[in-house]
Amino acid sequence: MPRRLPTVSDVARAAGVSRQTVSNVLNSPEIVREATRDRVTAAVAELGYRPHASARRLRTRRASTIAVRLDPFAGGISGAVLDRFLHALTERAEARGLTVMLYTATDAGDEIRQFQRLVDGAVVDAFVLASTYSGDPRTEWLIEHGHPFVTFGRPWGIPELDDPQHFWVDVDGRAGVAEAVRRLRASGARRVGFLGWPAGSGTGDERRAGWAAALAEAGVDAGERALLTVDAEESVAAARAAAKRLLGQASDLDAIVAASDTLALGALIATGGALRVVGFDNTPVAEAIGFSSIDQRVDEVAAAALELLDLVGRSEAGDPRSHRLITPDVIMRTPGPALGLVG
Amino acid sequence: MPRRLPTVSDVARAAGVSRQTVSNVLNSPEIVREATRDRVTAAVAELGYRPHASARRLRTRRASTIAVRLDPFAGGISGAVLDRFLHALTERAEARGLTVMLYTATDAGDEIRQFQRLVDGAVVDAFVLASTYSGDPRTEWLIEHGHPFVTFGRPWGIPELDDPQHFWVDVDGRAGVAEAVRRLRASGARRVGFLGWPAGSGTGDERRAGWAAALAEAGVDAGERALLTVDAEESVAAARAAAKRLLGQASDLDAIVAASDTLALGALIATGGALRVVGFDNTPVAEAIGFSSIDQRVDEVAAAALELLDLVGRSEAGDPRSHRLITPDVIMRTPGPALGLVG
DNA sequence: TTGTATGCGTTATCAG
DNA sequence: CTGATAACGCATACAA
Repeated sequence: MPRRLPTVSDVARAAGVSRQTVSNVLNSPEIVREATRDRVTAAVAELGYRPHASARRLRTRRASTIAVRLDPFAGGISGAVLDRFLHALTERAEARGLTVMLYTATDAGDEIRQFQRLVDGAVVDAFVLASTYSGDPRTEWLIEHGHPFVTFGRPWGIPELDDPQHFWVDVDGRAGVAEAVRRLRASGARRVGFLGWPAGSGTGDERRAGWAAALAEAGVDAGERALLTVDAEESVAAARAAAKRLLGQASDLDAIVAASDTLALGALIATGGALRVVGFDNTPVAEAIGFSSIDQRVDEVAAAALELLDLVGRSEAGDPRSHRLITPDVIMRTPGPALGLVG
Repeated sequence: MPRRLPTVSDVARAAGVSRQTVSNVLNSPEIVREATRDRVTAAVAELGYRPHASARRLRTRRASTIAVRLDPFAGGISGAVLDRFLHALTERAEARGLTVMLYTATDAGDEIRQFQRLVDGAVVDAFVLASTYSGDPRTEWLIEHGHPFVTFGRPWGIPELDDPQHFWVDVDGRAGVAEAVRRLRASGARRVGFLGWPAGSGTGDERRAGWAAALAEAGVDAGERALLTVDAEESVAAARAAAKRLLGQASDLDAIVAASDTLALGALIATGGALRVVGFDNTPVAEAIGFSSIDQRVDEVAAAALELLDLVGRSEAGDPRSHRLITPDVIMRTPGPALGLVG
């Protein structure tokens, strides 16, 4: 039976104070005398009082809700990343008294219509976008209309990157891959190849750059590096074929770092498990099969996103606080000899 | 600049009617004369008016929001199912003017505390639970307190299964697996094994029962069947080992149906791709590697869940409408010969 | 420090 | 069919 819920008035009556005092105890406890405060908190506990979210929102004009778009396909093997991010975000949002709600959209135009609906209905007061691209109409619209947002992922266009209005948090793929290469070398792998996406995706280019930097550090020159890397689209089959090519042009390979777990799986199959392979995203597949991978640390990303949301609007031009780069974790695994794959 | 949002009063003024008439046009258009209605809708369009969600909620005492718990680990290979379900649910909820919000919980007790918080704060008016078990304290609490909910997954205890207060929708794993076996046999596979979870999980037992039924149909007796099935915990390594055992005790196997894609992957590795393997859940991994799998049709599940939510409270004892069984889809794939795996 | 009065935007009630 | 009035629960400016 949904009994009538207690309100501030009920609490006030029970504690023998005014409504206002109750409100104060709840919102600015420091300004009320301790004895009174205790009486009120006791009454709150006894009655099981909870602030009515809608009433508060109506009054404060804040929804305390952030919206996240759920992708049509959480697809591909790496879809799980967004999932984990969402979980982390929800958890940390709760801790801050925020609610996470979901929406879907078929394309950017549709998504902007959703923004409209959600802000006009005062359902939401901030957005978290899971990815952006140069000239993204969504971020332009949000900035133009003054609605707070954070993106998980850098805006890869030149001008937006330092736009103090564009708050973003991203994972430093370059640093992660470089670290993975170093770890491989430290554990004896002399020649480390890279299986990446075709040039042009900011994320993919960064990851390859990390590999190149680590090799350069170790004295491998550009000419040699060129033989140690190949491209593949994001599919196991394409990765497998590409890895075969790589083995052909660099026969004495010890390990391969890949731009994703999907590519890594392809490489693993192509090499029959003879080489050490490191993927990216640390998906359940990497864990299940037991190959190494680079973890995005979505928990840190979520925390940073919420912190940035706090700063939105308060940022000055060039303020470095408007973005944040998280260093990922390299998870090394040694696949059990039990598991052999050959292609 | 977040301009001041137009309110019903603004619309009323623009249309030259009273606030109430505007409200009527919005909520019960049929009771207002056409000419007036048109004037009002025109004003609404022109001002870009949207009802203020919180105000409406405060007044109507309905949040039009359903809460879904996000699992700590979306984990394992099959975590993607919940993800797809969530997307489908969000999409269909939007179409019904509902919002989906997320919460997290560490255990059942914690989750009940979350229920409390969400309903007391009037943040939510219904819950979708992604799974239940016999004597689940969460469903008991929700029923006892009269809060609407639907579970994705049957309550496997005897008494709850037909409880008209317990609304559930589930996927008919038995039918799906039986169909997969039939399809395999139709395409020439004579002996079809089953790699399942240890007995005791309702879901797993159903899937095995489907396999057994299809074999029985085809004249394979119980004694023979006993040699054609083995158990494994939900891990690739365990599945691989179990599949090896299965190959040992039934050497002339043509195909294996598994209770999950994780198990299927293990079987695929163990058999070196020589046998046809069918998994369950049609996860990205199955798609990436190219083996057959049974799809839960989460879209139908989501639709059914929302329909059931409409009925909650209106159901009589024994009302069959309080639950719904969705028949899954068997997705047959023929792995390219390019992909070989051996264990 | 505490109490009083008022309004956030909406819908329900009821009189015209 | 339309319009005035009140109330949902909370928070704030202001007065005591």
